[in-house]
Amino acid sequence: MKKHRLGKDISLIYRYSQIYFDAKLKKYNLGSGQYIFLMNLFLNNGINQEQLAHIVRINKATTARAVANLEKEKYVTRKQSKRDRRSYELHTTEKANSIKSSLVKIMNAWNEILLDGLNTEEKRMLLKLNDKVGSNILRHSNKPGDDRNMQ
Amino acid sequence: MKKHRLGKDISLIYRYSQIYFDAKLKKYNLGSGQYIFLMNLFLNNGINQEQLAHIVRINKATTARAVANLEKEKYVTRKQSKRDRRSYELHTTEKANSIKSSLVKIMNAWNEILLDGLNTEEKRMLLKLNDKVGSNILRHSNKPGDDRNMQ
DNA sequence: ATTAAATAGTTGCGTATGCAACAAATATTC
DNA sequence: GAATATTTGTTGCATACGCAACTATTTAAT
Repeated sequence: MKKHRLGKDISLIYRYSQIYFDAKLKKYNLGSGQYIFLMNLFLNNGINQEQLAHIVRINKATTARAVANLEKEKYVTRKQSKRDRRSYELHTTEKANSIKSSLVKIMNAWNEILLDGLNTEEKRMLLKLNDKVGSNILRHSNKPGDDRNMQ
Repeated sequence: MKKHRLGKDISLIYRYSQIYFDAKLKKYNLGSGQYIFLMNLFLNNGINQEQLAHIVRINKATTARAVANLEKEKYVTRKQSKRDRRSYELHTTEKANSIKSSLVKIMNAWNEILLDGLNTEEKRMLLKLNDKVGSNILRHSNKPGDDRNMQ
């Protein structure tokens, strides 16, 4: 078995996904670095940065910068939490909501490219196996319990 | 089907792979950004940068910088090609060769983490399906014919 | 109640990556 | 052979991402 192959495919898929989203989101003044955060906020409105970072499994610093960008572009508002003054509740704006369906279309188009030629069972296996790899990594990294069903 | 899931798993696997390799390669003054180039040079000694960039499907600018780093650390030599004076033949040094087996061990250890709990068929499917996704992307990007059997 | 430890978010710094522009060299066209 | 087009590698610029250090706030321990 060619051990490079998996890492190389993963790297390629990741990098080209970034390229694709950068190109498609440019018109909205968004980049690949903000997309995953915004998409998750649509599904989890009102959560704080810490929670958001946890959901997408991305570093807090990166999350803070992405959210700052989203706020700057007026896709997200941050409201200091009454329960904990360190924390901000994040909400998508009307502006964000107005482009949501376009963003979903962009994502779906990319997924169609990724999954072209795979039957239902193969798609299921692809997700399942990559998910297993992801879980393996998190377990190895001693990350908290898996709340990956949150979205 | 949760459309985010694939992108999120891919992103996670990629990022944590980078983190892992950065940590493990630090002692050799190498980073995750050089690893894939060096590993491929072990397998394809004497090729030029253009070819190397093509094999790993990474941008020429990035390739140039990675190779420059490898040269700086004396893992690689660059010899101007006699056939084409723009081009440089890349060779791994004795220094590189002396750490090759350690690098292979690092990579194998990571692969064991990634593939933990998967049986032979699942491993085969994981590779095959991710490879299919990679091919889909390249086809969509109008990249040249698939010489992915080169390594 | 006071002190110590942990947490939410921010910022500095560094690395990796892509695009675009460019120079030098080579290949193609006329 | 001259002009034009393409190729190989480099560099500037920008973005995304992680680690570490930090501040302010909250929680836990005493």
